[in-house]
Amino acid sequence: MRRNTWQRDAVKAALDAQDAFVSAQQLHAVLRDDGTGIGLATVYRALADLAAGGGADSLQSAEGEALYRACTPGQHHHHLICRTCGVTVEIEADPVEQWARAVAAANGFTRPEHVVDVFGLCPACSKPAEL
Amino acid sequence: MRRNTWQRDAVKAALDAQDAFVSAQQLHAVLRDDGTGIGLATVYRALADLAAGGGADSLQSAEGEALYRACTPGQHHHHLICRTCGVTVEIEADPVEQWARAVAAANGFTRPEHVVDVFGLCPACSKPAEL
DNA sequence: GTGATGTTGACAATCATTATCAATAAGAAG
DNA sequence: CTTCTTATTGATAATGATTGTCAACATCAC
Repeated sequence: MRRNTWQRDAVKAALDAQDAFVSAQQLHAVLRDDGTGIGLATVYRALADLAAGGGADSLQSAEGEALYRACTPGQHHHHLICRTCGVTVEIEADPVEQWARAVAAANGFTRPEHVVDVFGLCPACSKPAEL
Repeated sequence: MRRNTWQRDAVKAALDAQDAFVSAQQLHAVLRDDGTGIGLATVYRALADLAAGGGADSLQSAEGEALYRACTPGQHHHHLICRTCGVTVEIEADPVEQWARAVAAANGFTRPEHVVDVFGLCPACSKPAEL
């Protein structure tokens, strides 16, 4: 039986408050700063549960760290992510879905899934580069 | 000045002999089995150099392990990867390149890059699932 | 051949993540 | 409300991939 704890709610709330992909460690630091005495292991567990339940998306940073972000559940989507500040926009990719299925089928692959993420510099982070 | 060593050549050759993404640890084990006394750190360094120089592609497995595969240099491409055996096919994705640029631009993002990989079951690995 | 220095490899160090396990608290039952 | 069962927590140890360290070594220009 799954029990509801304030820890799980706190992790969910902290994740919802972010508009960027964040690591478990970062989220733990935020929660600690908020005065909660939540444990690091608990944050990891809550994030894993959220990701498994579809309440969060996860990806691996270039450094191999796992990053999480709250996502709109039940809807397949991808992400446009700022390389500098991490701010993330959910994007639709219908053409890519079809392309992925077609390419898989053309090579005899079944049960296709795909990882599609676009990285760039968001409008705010693009400006300094112009100076 | 970059020096040529048999270790670097051995890593390159061992990677070329694979048709799937492999981890540094796996490649090190293969090289050891071949009788070479190559060190693990050296395999990591050689793979990092190859990836940086465009001679290999890398991706993170679901378990967070870094995987490498020899790739055709100088040509932008993506991968169709078997979830079960890891066998990998290089694929072209021109429609996706254009879509990625368009989506980035539509959201004000500059300098877009993208991660596009398709996972599935290769023809050989698909058969057992039919039983 | 010789010397300067890039490279190697054994091992220690790092760091994110997971396992352990006694203490705690959620929720069902009375 | 009280009690009991057991899911959950959290401090800490353990894990495991990857990177840093540094003396010994090998490559290549000369």
